[in-house]
Amino acid sequence: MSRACGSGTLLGLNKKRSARPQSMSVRTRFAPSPTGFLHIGGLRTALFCWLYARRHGGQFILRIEDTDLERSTPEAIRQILDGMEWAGLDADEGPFRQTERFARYREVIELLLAQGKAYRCYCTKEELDRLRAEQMARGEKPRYDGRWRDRVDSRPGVQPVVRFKNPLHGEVVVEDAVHGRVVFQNSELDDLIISRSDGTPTYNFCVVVDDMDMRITHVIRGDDHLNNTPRQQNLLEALGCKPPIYAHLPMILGADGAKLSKRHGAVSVLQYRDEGYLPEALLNYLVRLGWSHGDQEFFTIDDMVRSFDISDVNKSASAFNPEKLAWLNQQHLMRAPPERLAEPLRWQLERLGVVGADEAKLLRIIMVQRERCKTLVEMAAQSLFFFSAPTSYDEKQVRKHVSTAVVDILRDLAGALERLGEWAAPALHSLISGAADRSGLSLGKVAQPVRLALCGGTVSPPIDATLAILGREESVDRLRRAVNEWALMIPPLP
RNA sequence: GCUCCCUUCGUCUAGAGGCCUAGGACACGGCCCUCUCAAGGCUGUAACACCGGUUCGAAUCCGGUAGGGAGCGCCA
Repeated sequence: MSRACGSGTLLGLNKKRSARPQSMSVRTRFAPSPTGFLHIGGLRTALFCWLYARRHGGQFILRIEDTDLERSTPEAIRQILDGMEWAGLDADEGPFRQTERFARYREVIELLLAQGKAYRCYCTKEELDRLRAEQMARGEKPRYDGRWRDRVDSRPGVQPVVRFKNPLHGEVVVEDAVHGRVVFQNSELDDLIISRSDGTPTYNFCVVVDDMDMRITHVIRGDDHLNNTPRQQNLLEALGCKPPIYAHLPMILGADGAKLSKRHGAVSVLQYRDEGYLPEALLNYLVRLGWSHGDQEFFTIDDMVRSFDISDVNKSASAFNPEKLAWLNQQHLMRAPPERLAEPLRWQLERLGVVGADEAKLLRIIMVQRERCKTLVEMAAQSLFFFSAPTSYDEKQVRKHVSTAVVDILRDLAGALERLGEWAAPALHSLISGAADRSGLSLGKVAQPVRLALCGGTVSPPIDATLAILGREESVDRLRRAVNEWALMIPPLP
């Protein structure tokens, strides 16, 4: 079993003067616990780990921290894996599961015990609860007082836990790549439990053993872990290992500035897929939360990999802003190769009941719709009329745009369209504007009723483009059907 | 309560002592373009938490205050 671990080149401590890719191979890891779905906070952490590894040609490792047997679920694991896959954050190693490594943890615990670096504690939970309550009452920081630290006896009938002998004096210095130097006093730390009374290892311990065994060089995680870091560093030291480089990322808050919770926008990342967001747009949005690269707002995945640097990460928490996400999604829709959008659009259309749309038609729709939609859900909904004729017409708009004169124009137009030579946007445009001119009407006065006839409403891509995609037969058909219906509705002029 | 962290427009951010009359982006308003809706262009409103100090000069450095957050589990 390898004992090697990351050598601690301190990087990123000097802003704008960060280390170039170092000779040792960068290894990062994302280590979610499967007690719930993967939400944007987790995704952002995963993204930064992934980007850092990719940027430096290193490895990105996925590890499932499922030591909490009570709360971990297979569905959550599935869900996390699906989310990562959708986002395109591919792991070079893993997913590893901590439950598969219990023998290894046991081995390290025995080692620490044998070396006198850990000890058995026979306190009961009740005893510890009492201790905590007393300390709180006295206004002290609640912590274990080390009462079994130097005892060699045992207490019959009590299954002991194993605690790590944290140094009593001195300080622990965390050299954090985003926060800089953070100093903790050992006197503030207590002897943490590394093995429960049922023999299972605990989180802080497993993390350390795993990061050591997996030779993780950069631990990039949420800054809610900053307070755990000194303990982990002490543990690592007791194991004869130099600490990795730590980078603690600021939290992401809900849109209201409050902590992300189930009630405040903490939804599965897969929900963004369902709502019609592109993963690259979500990632683009997320990468700009707590990180920036000058004034650049739009990043492709490649742009991110090229530009990402831990030393540009900032320290303060940021609020999630759905409007900006929507804007970025539209930017990505507008700039992506149309082929990129075909499958996700098809999927959204299918959810609305449109089956078997052909690829070429989808691409044409994408070209005319992408700059008028924030999401693929919107694009699909606004493109339904390309697949089925309107079943009704917006009544208010009909009253506004349709008159007997207009009905006559549309009737003529239907005939002209039938005879038109080349069925393409430029020819369609001149045909319609010609018809408008001859009637002394503006283009809009003709285009709007045509739109109403084709789509049922007054919002669509440019009328020539809409006709072009709909095709001659379908267009003429819809126009005639509308003309017939409207001719009955409108009373003839006296 | 104790320890640690954070603080520039409503939001995301630029800014590493003079380039700052504080820049960009989202959102919001106005104008332009225009067959609808958009997209796009131009433009407007809007911020250095506060108080001291260092300095010829501070958003930037130092100290304090206030506010916010995290951690203090046989959770992760």
